[in-house]
Amino acid sequence: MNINEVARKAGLPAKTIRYYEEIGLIRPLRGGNGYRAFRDSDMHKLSFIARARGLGFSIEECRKLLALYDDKGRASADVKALAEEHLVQIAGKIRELRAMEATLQGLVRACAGDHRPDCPILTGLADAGDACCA
Amino acid sequence: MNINEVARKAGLPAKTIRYYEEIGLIRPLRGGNGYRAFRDSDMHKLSFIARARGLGFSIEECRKLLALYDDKGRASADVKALAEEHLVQIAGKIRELRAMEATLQGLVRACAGDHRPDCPILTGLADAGDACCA
DNA sequence: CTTGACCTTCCCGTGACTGGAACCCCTATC
DNA sequence: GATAGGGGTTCCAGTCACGGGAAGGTCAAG
Repeated sequence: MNINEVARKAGLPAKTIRYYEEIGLIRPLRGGNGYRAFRDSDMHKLSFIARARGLGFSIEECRKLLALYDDKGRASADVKALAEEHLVQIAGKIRELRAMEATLQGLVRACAGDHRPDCPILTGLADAGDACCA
Repeated sequence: MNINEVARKAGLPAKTIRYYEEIGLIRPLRGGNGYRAFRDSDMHKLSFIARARGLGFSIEECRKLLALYDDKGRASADVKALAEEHLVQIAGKIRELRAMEATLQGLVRACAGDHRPDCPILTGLADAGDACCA
């Protein structure tokens, strides 16, 4: 398979696939013309990576997951530990975003939103009011 | 005021303040020795930026907010529109993260997490199972 | 033989900084 | 006067995960 076919099937841009090869996530073969020749196993790895990225795993986490995927003697506990650590990260980001959202909603509610210049949003940002930062 | 004093008061690293000057967010004066000389107004702007960044506004959004802050004839509606647009972005990110979290929690729950190699997390990532991506 | 689609590498740009090197300035002490 | 230290300055490179685009090789069809 050539790169664009793989890209379509995996749902990734060709550029991204070249990048993944460059950083050693995948190692496709090469044809005599210099074109990358993707095997089914490369395809599967790319789909795997695409889904892991879709769940928010970083490239380095994907690398670890791929290593476990390839290691037939792995312990599922190791995979679960990685996933649970990532869940903690996700939960932390959600908490941060919800705090931002709450603060900003408070400011927006207080703002008339008309033609006048008085704006509680700006004064809230300027004065370090009690309604501030996460 | 010199840069480190301002940095301490605004709760920003000195490096960040130099960066903000470089991109034109602030324009502190210069003393005869080449040192930056921050006025109170620079201080206020930096605190303003720090809080806006803490609420997740991008640098370019901060630039717009600062312009409105400086414009005594602004309409609060303009500020409110910016804030509401940002709230939409935040809500979108929260939704994405919650979807990731839900999917990953489902996989983690299904995983025994013992010494055996069988792992629903890995097969879930590999097989594009029905329990997948946001 | 040419056209056009595909492939290749290479290099620069993104956002918002962070780290480090190399160097100037100011004060205090010996 | 020399020196030590704790400021400050600039510039360069790196981060993360790619994306854009140029310059050029390859392939199948007409």
